[in-house]
Amino acid sequence: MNGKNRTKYTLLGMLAIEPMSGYEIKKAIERSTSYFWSESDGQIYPALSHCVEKGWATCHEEGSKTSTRTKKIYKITSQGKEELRSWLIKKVQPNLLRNELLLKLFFGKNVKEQENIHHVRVHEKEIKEGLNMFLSIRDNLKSNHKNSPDLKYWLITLDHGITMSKAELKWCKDTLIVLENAGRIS
Amino acid sequence: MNGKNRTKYTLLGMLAIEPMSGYEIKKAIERSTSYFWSESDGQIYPALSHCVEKGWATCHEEGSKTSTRTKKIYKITSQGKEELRSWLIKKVQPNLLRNELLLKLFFGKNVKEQENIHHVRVHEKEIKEGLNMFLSIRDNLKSNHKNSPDLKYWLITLDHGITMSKAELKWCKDTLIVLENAGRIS
DNA sequence: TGAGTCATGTAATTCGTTACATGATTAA
DNA sequence: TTAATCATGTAACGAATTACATGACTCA
Repeated sequence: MNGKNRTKYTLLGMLAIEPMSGYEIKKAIERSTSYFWSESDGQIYPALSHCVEKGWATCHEEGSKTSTRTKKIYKITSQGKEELRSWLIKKVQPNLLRNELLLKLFFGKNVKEQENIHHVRVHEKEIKEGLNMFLSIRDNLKSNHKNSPDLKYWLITLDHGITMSKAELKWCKDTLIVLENAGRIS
Repeated sequence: MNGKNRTKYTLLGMLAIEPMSGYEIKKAIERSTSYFWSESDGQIYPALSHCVEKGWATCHEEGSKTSTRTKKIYKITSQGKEELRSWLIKKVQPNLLRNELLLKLFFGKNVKEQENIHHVRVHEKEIKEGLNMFLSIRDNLKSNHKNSPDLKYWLITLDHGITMSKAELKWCKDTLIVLENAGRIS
């Protein structure tokens, strides 16, 4: 509770878009923020209960039309919105960066150059795929959420992914040149 | 022990540069990899003991010239090098990305635009400072480790930081334009 | 009929951070 | 003499992942 556990804010932020069930939040996170933020499965349901206890959200059970199967729809309250807002304006906490690719390359002298090159190539491929995905999501967003007050902010975060992916590809290209030419020059 | 805890590999990698004490490794991590990888204080000493138990490193106590104060110098063994190598050639595990700035901006419609702009400006300033630091480290490295077999790899990871920082600055600039012009256009 | 997904939750374990604890050395 | 840094370690807590557990619904 010391400003670290941000699961609840993620949930409140999602519920500020529209009322949702835990499962729907999970899916929404996967679709939208997973590029820069994810929550693990085991955290969402307990955190939702916690939000209800605190009065930040209400929950009403919705019986599916056809069966006994229920679905709990959570809705943010005004206190919940206030709680979310108070977090949003707080100083941004630095992210813990852990980039395993860079760590392995940092120790690159211990293996054959081919291994390092391989890692970079795989990475390059993954980033390219990611970039294509971002670009198609971008088109999608612009047509499907034309009038949403969220659109502007979603595009900003998406553009972050696009800008960073392009830079990452540039770095891959430069790095491959360095690694592949090793031994030839000098 | 399921491929996740990478502290030991970080330590072995550092010891593959040269024999060091726990404290020196800590300092070395701060100086060199902290941009993309850090280890928390409480992990280093137990992990070092673990490496000795496994036969990946040896440890000899070095009494300081003047006093009773001891310093434990760890040295990587050939088994340790093998262990390191076997990890280095393994598939790179995807990083968990957690970018709190983007998460807050994603939920940006819930606060006054001024708050979002502020977060981006602070971020921009931090990145600028980081970039300057990278550039000066780069000069430093090139002159102080001219003949080190590690130099090439260290420059690669440093250039990652430089490329990404520049891209980050570009995104900040673009984002500020979007946020600052809101309401004026359309 | 079997795979995939919808749907909610708990438990165990591992991981990571922070704080604590101690004490010597060095430089201002 | 006091603050900073060198130096090694432990304990407690908090966070995160993974696996477990259950079961209905849907479509091929």
